[in-house]
Amino acid sequence: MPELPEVETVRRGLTRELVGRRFESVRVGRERVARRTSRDLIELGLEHATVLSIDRRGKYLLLRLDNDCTAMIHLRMSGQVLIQQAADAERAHSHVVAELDDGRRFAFVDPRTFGEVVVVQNAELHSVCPELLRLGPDPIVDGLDAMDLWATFSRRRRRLKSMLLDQSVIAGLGNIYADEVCHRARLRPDRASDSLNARHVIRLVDSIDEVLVAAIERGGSTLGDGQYVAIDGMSGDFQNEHRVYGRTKQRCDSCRRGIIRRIIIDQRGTHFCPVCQR
DNA sequence: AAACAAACCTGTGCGC
DNA sequence: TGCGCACAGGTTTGTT
Repeated sequence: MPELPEVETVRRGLTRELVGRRFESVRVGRERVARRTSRDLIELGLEHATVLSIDRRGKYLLLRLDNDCTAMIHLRMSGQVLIQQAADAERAHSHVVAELDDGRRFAFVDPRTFGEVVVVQNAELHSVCPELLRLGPDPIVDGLDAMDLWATFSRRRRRLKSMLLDQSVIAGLGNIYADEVCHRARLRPDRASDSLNARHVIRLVDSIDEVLVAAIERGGSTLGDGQYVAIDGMSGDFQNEHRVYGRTKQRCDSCRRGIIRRIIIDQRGTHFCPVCQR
């Protein structure tokens, strides 16, 4: 579910509400969310730790703690991080719950339990989470270099969308934003990556920046199932700006001629306008 | 090397 | 109203 704009919205919310706060009485419910390490390591690592700052790389959240540990959180498809009032009812599927020193509650909620929480000593972060080392540049944190990206696209021959979804090429794009980016850049998602010229890739990088910045400004996309919400339970707004995602068979609002098509790329539903994307 | 398939789970929406 | 199936924002692993 959550892609870069949603995770960034969560990061900003947590930075506002959690930095300087201390975790108390941490409880890990379902062990599956602690599968990378253990229930004990999460509880021991978080308990009495104060949050110093919160970073994000792609879809990974990194909570820096004052006990030389980092908490890595990945929401995968259905994860949520919520800051609740003590009096609020505990949500179903709350797998990591902590009381905070101001009386509020931190909750990691995840019905499908694809998401996970890892708490490790800083020195062990990359051995326990080696995928962090394989992440490509984050468009917001690092910025993208169009010529580097062009080189990557030219070295190989994969479909454009497949490249955009590859977290080692660009960190943070997912199914919604990959489609929206291709549409803005007027490029078909099933185009061979090595068929793009430098101008195309510059257009693509501009589109990535525009879409992500706009989506972050709007607090991300909350789809009909309402699964993604910010830490205060608020929905995002960017779903109202989607030009292709979830608009199969509707007329393209950009060219007003094409009918949005849905195809499958890398087992993911892929939406594009056959008229304005080439 | 790239494409494809399945796996990990639960919830929801749709057609019948 | 109820049932069964398809599908969902992600990532990893294994097979063609």
